[in-house]
Amino acid sequence: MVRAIMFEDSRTFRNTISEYFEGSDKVYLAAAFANADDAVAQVKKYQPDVVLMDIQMSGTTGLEALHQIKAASPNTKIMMLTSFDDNDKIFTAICGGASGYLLKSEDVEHIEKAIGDIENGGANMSPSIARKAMEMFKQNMIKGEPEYANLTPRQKEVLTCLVDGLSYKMIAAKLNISYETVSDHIKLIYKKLHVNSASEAVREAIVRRLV
Amino acid sequence: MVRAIMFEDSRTFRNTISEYFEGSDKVYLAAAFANADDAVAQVKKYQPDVVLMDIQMSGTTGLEALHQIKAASPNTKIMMLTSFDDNDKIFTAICGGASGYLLKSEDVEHIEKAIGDIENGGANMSPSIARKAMEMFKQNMIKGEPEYANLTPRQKEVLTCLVDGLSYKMIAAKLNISYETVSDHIKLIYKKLHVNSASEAVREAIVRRLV
DNA sequence: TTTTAAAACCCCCACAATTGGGGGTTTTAA
DNA sequence: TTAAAACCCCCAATTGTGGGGGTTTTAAAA
Repeated sequence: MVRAIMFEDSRTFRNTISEYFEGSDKVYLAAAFANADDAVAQVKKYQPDVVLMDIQMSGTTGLEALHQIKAASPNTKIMMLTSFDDNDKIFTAICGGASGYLLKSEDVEHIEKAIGDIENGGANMSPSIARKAMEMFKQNMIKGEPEYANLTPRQKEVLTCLVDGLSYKMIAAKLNISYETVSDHIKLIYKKLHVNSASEAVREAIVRRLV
Repeated sequence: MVRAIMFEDSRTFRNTISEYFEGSDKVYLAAAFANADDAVAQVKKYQPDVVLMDIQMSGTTGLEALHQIKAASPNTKIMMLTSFDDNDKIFTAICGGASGYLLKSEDVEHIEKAIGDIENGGANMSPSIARKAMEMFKQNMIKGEPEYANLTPRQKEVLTCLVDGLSYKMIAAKLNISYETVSDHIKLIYKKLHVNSASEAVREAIVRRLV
């Protein structure tokens, strides 16, 4: 019998799961909460084998709670639940030590089985999530060419400096050019990236992997 | 009805699968081979939706065949089968484009379901294999730990706005607070993130996954 | 209960930095 | 010849940064 608690802000989903596990001889759902604000305290109190954690919640998000719980009691297994298969969150959850990652649209029977698998040292992912994870895995292993959105070499240099948080003055000093030239480069960078502030340029540089 | 062919050198396993799929209305097993030496030719001949591929075979190995088939017909889905959950081979298979990775010890029903999931765009891994994959994923991905820099909810909101390239004025308007309050929040954010410009805050927010 | 701390809010000031215009030259490559 | 990159300079207006000074609410600690 696996002992579980759940953090999930949808009452409907919470009820569905609770009712199903009432009649389960595999999983005992000790408690269910609508938010994860006291997640660590609840884990201490109920000492579950497995925590079911919704990713998207008001207040403390599931990912934050994941980290808090893992920090406080590293051996507690955590199964993430989500409505969508969002790349970034899967990545973060896996790296944060989640033991599984299920879509809420899964059959309740499957969720029950997945909880059992976690206790047996396995990890369970919904197929569509496993697919995403594999794609990311591949992508990150094979470092793709960082397309330099037709920025000139000098513009790339300057953009890199911006990402490093340097001011115009510091960039000028570093590249041995005048402040005005730095300003010129940045004007052109903004035009090419369709932005009009350093913050946005930095964001584009990072998410489009220009640096 | 999913059309499949199988490469598997264990006669026992081949028979088990063949017989089960005889009575299946989901999977039609068009052919089964004891080795993968002519894998590409067989795939061309039978035009399967899914290939079941044993990893360890005499002659051409499953991993070699995987690469050959993927090169010749990239859209053919391939489900790897193995007796053990070997780290290196899982890694190689995933990077080689396998769509799933199952232990032979799985129930035949589960294998049947997994084949269906592949066709629906999902990927299926046995739990213990998924666990291994996740561990590797973590090990290889750890560049910057997503430290959650104890930002308050409001600070997170403001930081998100910064990442979106909004000015203090625009943030104030969006959150219905005064310019000065925005300024205050940002001052505190800078302190917590140990930065002193919006650009750096945006970079930290993205690379540390605070937003 | 009182104290303390932290979050969230508001205001002012001064200096520095950025943004977005304008005007140029030189070099290099198509 | 033309275009683009890289360089230089000036100016005005806006925006950001880093201090200062506060209040209120809430929740935890003494």
